Amino acid sequence: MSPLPLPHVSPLERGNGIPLYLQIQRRLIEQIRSRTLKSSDPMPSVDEIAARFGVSPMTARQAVKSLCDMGLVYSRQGKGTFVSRTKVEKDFRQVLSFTDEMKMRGNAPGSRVLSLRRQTPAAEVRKALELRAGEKVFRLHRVRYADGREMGIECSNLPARLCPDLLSVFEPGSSLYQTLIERYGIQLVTATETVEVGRATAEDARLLRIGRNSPVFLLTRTSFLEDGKPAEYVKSTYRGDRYKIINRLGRFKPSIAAE
Amino acid sequence: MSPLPLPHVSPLERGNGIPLYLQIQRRLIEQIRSRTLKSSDPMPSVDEIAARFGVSPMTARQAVKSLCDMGLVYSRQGKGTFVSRTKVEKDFRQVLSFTDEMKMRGNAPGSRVLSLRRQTPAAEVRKALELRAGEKVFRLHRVRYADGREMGIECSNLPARLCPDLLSVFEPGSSLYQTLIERYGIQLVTATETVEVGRATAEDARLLRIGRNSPVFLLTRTSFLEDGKPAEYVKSTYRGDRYKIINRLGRFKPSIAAE
DNA sequence: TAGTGGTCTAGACCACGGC
DNA sequence: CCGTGGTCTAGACCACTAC
Repeated sequence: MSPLPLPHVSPLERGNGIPLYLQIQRRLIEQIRSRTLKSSDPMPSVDEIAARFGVSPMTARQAVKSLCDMGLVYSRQGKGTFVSRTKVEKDFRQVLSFTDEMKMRGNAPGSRVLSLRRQTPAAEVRKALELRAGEKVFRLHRVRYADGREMGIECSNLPARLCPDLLSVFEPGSSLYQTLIERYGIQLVTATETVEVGRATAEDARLLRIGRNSPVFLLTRTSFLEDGKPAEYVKSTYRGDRYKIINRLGRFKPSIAAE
Repeated sequence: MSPLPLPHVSPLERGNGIPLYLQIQRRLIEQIRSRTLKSSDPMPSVDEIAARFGVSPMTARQAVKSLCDMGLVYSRQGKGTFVSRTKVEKDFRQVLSFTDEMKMRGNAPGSRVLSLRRQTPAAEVRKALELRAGEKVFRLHRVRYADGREMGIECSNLPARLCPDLLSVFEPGSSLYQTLIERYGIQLVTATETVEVGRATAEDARLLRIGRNSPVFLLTRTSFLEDGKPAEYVKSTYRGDRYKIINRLGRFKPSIAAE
């Protein structure tokens, strides 16, 4: 029965298009970022949030739930919700272009286009992209740079049907993913990537300025649209001495695990 | 105004402990699995689900939302919800022990313990596990096998405080993660893993029966508990010719991406 | 205009944990 | 016991899409 100390919060903006639960979410994130709420601190309870912001409990819950899904906090029935001691680092690994990945790491991305062609796909590509017989692909072959230094070789394949005039639209040196989303509304939301190690071929060695047989990363990636259909198939070779992969694992949903 | 054809569904069980939205979720998953609902098919609308199962719209929505989070379906405002063309493959990469990972891939896991000791951690380990000065760790050094063939070398470090009597409890050859969860209730829910390539040292080569300087995977993993505190630090070396990493990327929440 | 998903309300009951 | 999170109700309004 405290005499309503209700921390004076500026009221939410209603009807401005931003859902209330997102506004609350942002405020709570801000409190965690600024360490007003520190690691292991209890979050305000759902009811308290509801009262403080003047929303229904369900709405307050939605905000807390969203933070939970992000891994910023965790809830214990009967006890409360607490701030996870999360690194400031980024969350999960997303489907990023080389361009975006380098930017995130703080390096200046670059690329040199070796070739960009519309052509009949190899069997491996046709299978991965589930193309009909006779269907064409665009094949973009590039050397990738970070801060001006050779990082790897990428060979991307895209169904021609998805981006019919890519040849005239794509500007060499720009981000492929950027072009896809801006010009065609194509968003790659999911990908499967296999990582292997190998030795540089003579051509790899020449393009990447490394010794023949140097250890390299061999990446094969298939990217998918929201409906699960494949839209990109990439084979890459990266310098083993300059490239590093950082994976974030875990946080599984027990929901489906039962079966 | 159809004359209520309401597909006769067996009613949900109320008050049996299983939440209604999970029961609905399971039924819908079953329809997708059995291909009663095929890829790209529209899901029944939220209102229809609510009516059919006799629950409130919010509850029906919760079921659909959970399928959305899993990536089994996707929603488009104004259009509807549709079944994703998901591979039958597993979902996200979890924090798995070598043992579980090999089982999932269909191989028989094995291990040979080189050493298991309680000791003072090296600086690198102490830092990763955020140990106080003088705090001890258990260090478990193993060669890992799949179907009897050498796959890699693993060196796990655990804060001694978390599993005080590990030396007497752990059975060589069994799964470390299994032991942690069964004996101590320690569940590793998150991990950060860096993947590099390197060349086998003389010792690596001897233990893994490969040539010196053969290309190998170098993995460094820190695993975390639900509250975000580190609980395991592993350095591994895997044979480049036998090991392969499969990552599943993507499905990002646009919520936080704004900032 | 009708149907869809997205958000929101103002309550309710339950399960669980700590006191 | 009370406070917590987890679930649930029976509606509502809005934004968007398709017709």
